[in-house]
Amino acid sequence: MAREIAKAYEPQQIEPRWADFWVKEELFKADPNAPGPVFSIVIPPPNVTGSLHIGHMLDHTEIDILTRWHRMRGYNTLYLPGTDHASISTQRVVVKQLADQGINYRDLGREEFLKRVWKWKEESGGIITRQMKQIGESCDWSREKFTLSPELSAVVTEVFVRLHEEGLIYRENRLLNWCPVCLTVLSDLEVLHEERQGQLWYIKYPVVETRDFLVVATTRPETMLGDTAVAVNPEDERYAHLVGKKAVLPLMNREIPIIADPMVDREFGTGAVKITPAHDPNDFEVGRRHKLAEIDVMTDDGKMNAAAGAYAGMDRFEARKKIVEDLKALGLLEKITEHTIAIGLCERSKTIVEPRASTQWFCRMKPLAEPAIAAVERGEIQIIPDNRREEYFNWMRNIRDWTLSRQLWWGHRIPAWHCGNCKEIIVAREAPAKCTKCGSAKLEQDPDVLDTWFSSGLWPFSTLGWPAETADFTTYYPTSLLITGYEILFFWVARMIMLGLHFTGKIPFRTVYLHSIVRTPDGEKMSKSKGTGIDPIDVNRRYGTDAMRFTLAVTASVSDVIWTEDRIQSSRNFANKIWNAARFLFVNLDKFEASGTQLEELAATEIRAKAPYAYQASVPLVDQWLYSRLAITIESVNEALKNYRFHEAAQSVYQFFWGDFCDWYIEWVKPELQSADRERAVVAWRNLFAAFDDALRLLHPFMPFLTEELWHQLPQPEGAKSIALDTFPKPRPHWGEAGKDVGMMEQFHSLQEIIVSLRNIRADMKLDPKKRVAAELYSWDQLHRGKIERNLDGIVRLALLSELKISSEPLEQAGGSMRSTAEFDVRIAYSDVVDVKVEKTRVKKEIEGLQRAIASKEQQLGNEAFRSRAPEEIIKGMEATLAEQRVELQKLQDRLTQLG
RNA sequence: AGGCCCGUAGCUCAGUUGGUUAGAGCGCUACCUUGACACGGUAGAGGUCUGGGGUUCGAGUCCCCACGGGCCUACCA
Repeated sequence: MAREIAKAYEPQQIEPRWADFWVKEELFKADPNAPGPVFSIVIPPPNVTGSLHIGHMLDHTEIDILTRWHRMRGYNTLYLPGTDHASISTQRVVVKQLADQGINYRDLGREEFLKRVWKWKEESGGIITRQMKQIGESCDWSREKFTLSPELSAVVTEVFVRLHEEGLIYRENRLLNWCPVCLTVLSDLEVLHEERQGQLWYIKYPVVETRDFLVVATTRPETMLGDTAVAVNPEDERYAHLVGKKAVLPLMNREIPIIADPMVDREFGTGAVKITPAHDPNDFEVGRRHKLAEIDVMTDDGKMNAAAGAYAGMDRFEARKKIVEDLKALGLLEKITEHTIAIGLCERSKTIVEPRASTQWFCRMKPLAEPAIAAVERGEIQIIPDNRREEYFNWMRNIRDWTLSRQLWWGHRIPAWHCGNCKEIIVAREAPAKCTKCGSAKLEQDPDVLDTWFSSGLWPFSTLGWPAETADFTTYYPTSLLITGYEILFFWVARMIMLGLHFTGKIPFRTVYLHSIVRTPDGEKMSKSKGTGIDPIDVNRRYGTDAMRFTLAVTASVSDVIWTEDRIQSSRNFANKIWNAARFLFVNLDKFEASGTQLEELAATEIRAKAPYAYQASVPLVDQWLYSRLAITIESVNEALKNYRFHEAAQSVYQFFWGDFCDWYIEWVKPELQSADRERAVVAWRNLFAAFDDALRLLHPFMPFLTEELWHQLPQPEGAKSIALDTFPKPRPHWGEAGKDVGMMEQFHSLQEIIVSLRNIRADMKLDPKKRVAAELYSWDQLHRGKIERNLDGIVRLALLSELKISSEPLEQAGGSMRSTAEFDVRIAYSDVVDVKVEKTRVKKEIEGLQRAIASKEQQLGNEAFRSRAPEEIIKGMEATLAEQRVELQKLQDRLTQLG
């Protein structure tokens, strides 16, 4: 048997590259002909999470855990790889880089620009790119697979054309959010809202042919250059006489009408509003109602344009300053007040968005949303956790039309052609040869591309060969589960549901599991652009991939978590602990075999299946206990994974492995393994190996590399390929009779209590930790005494005693130090008597605690209402505990009196 | 402005339908270079579960209010 493992001591080093965990071919390949259900899991396109290292990793971590678990239970899992299409942030970076070199990207031409984008992606060291590089030749996910392939592009076009034919896609001129850095319009979802402290400027507009002024309040003085009216509320008597007259727009000296419109709030500011249709959504509406001119005073990149007169060429915020100064100089600035304003920020560039009028493509959402709402209402699609359902409904019921077009070059171009002659717009699957209306050949494709999320939204079916009824499509659609972060519920999940239902008539997936996200120590979302993310590759290098994954699993509960290195250190320690436990097994097995008996039969599967083994007709108590704990752990891990409670699953494996297996079981069976009684030793080995093997399997989804490595080092049956392809421990009827396990657990637990009590005394007495001492134990229960007798060796060893005298008579109170439970008293007599004061304090404190517990129980049990209404098992349990606690209390009080 | 979530030990977080003295990791204290493991062991200290009401036999858990924090949605100059 290979014992290499005993030499090395670096669990991190056996772990392969981080990227490996999601390209394990064997794991992720699904076979449609395989027996058992197929779980397919849709992976978010990398563009979705590429900027969120941790969110991205949580997706993959959880998917991988479930995949391994499913696989080990005999189910198949299909893993749909992501595709990187057109992200706005990438383009923004390249646009800016070019601008820094004095190049306007539009001068480069589309093709050249896209080359630069790819070049940057390759060089930038983005996580996806780095993974691709690391995977290299070991994976066929070449770059082409990460771009929108011709097949996928065809689907996107098909969907767009169909929606257009159904009248769900239209083109309109509207006021929309424009990002002056990304140089494109943004959908509502791509705009972040933030409250900031701003100011309200009160500006005096002279009324023509009078000496009056009309004072308007504004938060954005620079837009006044585009004013085309001043509006007041029609019912506002203060201004009624001015309606119909004209005002002079200061700085521009343009005469603009004073109009009445109900939009104006009489209470706000002065009750008079400047109307800038080209730069404000409300004003835009007013402008349309009153047929006002729309004067755009800015350029694409947020500077003032020729329409801004003297301010042309200035940055919008510089212009604001200058305008305020100029107004002040003219005496037209009445006052300035503080005012909190809600501003919109571009999600990617974080610049303040500019509302601007432009003609864009839109998709009508109401008709798409209704069936999608119904599907979730009916429970056909389950959203986990529950509260996210409400958010989904909330958003879907108030859904607004989706702005589809983007003024970018990287992405899927809109399949629409503009006739240069008659201005007709033709939406078609292929470029038309001539205009369908006038026959002109002067056709040009729409320069815009589609929102990234449009093609992402088609993911569940576009990747499976739709619209053809392919085998993939019929097998894997709908898919069973989608895992992703909650932050893209609207961006992506909701749209997949809507588009999936609309085009296939079926839901795209049955369950959506939304996980939390990991934040920085300041509580910020980790972000590549802000540089606040952690580098997973670096962290993995330092602590190991398994430690990282275990940490994420333990962390992945409902609420967001702040990243601290504590946790990953603790996971690393755990990995190390297991490594050392394995080392213990191998080193000792070598010793054992060196002394004669060979244990090759440990490799046989049935040896493990039959565990635990009996010695002299009965399974040793410690094994009964350990295997009961194992059974319980198996059950809870399976249950937790079934319910996506990753942290609970990870937590119970941790507890079992460290707290039960290492701390107690290994310690307890140590001498048995080297017992002169060969039968006893063989039984111990079999039980130990079988339990360790099961524990490794339980842990495998959370620490795949370490467990895989150790599993191969364990004696395995001929032809065993991988722990990941072997079986996962199934919940089983606990090996004893029903209900019996609890008794066993309690029995062993009381032995543990004896040991802990004795150690306790030793620590309090400050005994030399290496010195063996004699102790006495009293128990009134003969069965209990018998059990202790049978397990005397273990107790004596673990409590470091020279002997333990078991008595059926109560112990004398004199001398030494004593601990008690209801079941037993235990005492170490020692010449250096305990510090009486310290001992009294301890006993008093314990008495107080007990008294509190007893009082609360007595009160409850004495309450007739409680007795009649509480379930019987609660009452019975409480009574039993109360009886025990009373005995304990009595003992403690005696002890206190004894101490004087 | 509306909606959702959170407030539990010094720190980061668990706590499944309400049920017997509220848990973990890290940190802290004391002791231990014990042949699996100092990335370890043993034993400890540390919480009136943000505050106030209410429902209940019983509340960290359910309801209401307040305070504090976060997130999402929203065209008020």
